Amino acid sequence: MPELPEVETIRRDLQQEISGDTLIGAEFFGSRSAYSGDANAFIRQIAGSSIREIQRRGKYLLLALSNGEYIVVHLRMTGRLIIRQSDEPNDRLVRLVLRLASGRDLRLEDLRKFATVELLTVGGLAALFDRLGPEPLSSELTPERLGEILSHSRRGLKASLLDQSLLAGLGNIYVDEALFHARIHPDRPASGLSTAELKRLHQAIRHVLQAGIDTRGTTFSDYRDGLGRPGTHQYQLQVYRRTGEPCPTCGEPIIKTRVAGRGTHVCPRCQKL
DNA sequence: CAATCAACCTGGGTGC
DNA sequence: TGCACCCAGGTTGATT
Repeated sequence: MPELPEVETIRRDLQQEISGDTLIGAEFFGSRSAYSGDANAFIRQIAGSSIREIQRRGKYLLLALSNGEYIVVHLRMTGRLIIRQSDEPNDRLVRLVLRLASGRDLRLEDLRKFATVELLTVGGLAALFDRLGPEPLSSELTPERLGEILSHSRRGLKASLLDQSLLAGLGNIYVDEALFHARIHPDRPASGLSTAELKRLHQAIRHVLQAGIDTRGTTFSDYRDGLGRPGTHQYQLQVYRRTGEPCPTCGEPIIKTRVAGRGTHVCPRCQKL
């Protein structure tokens, strides 16, 4: 579900609402814990700490705690992180509740139970970050850097762009959108792009991610922001889930294929192989 | 290496 | 209405 724009939207909501708040307790629910370690140890570790700041790296959300540790959440496909009043009854999808001193909860809800929670020290965080490529919206990512990254990959372009160790934050929706904007076919070899194509791709990636953030993310079914509200970017998508509809540029029907094992949307006229 | 696929889960949609 | 099957925003690990 959530890709960089959705995670960033949640981050901003949480930063606004609960930074400075204090964690007074936690409770796990349901089968298959979101936390792989000892749940009681987790709860003991975090209780009493305040939330200094909410950060994001790629698709990971980080709650930086006053005790120096980090609660690291990955929402995977259907995870949500939503602030609710403590007296609100729990949704059946709730897997973890973090209780706040302000009388609110931060609840992890997740239909498919893929979402993960970790508790890391700065060292653990550094190790996690090391496994991720650069942030697409940072000044680190230039067309040259993008070309450098892709030049070492012998895979297809879409598969490479989805690889979080090469670039952190893109998922299936925004990759399809970026490739459409850049007018490049997802099956092109990652290493074969011209300078002009790299420039277009760089600009397209940043454009679609920023547009996703500006419209508070894409909601098809599960995604919600930090306050439980759907995003609106689904109304602005050009090709994703628009199979058979006319290409906004040339009118040719959008086709759906399978690339890198994922459903992939392409304008066959604008995006040549 | 890279491509493919199954697995982790649940629910929605489709076709018979 | 029921059932079988495919699909879904992600990632990882096994297999070919």
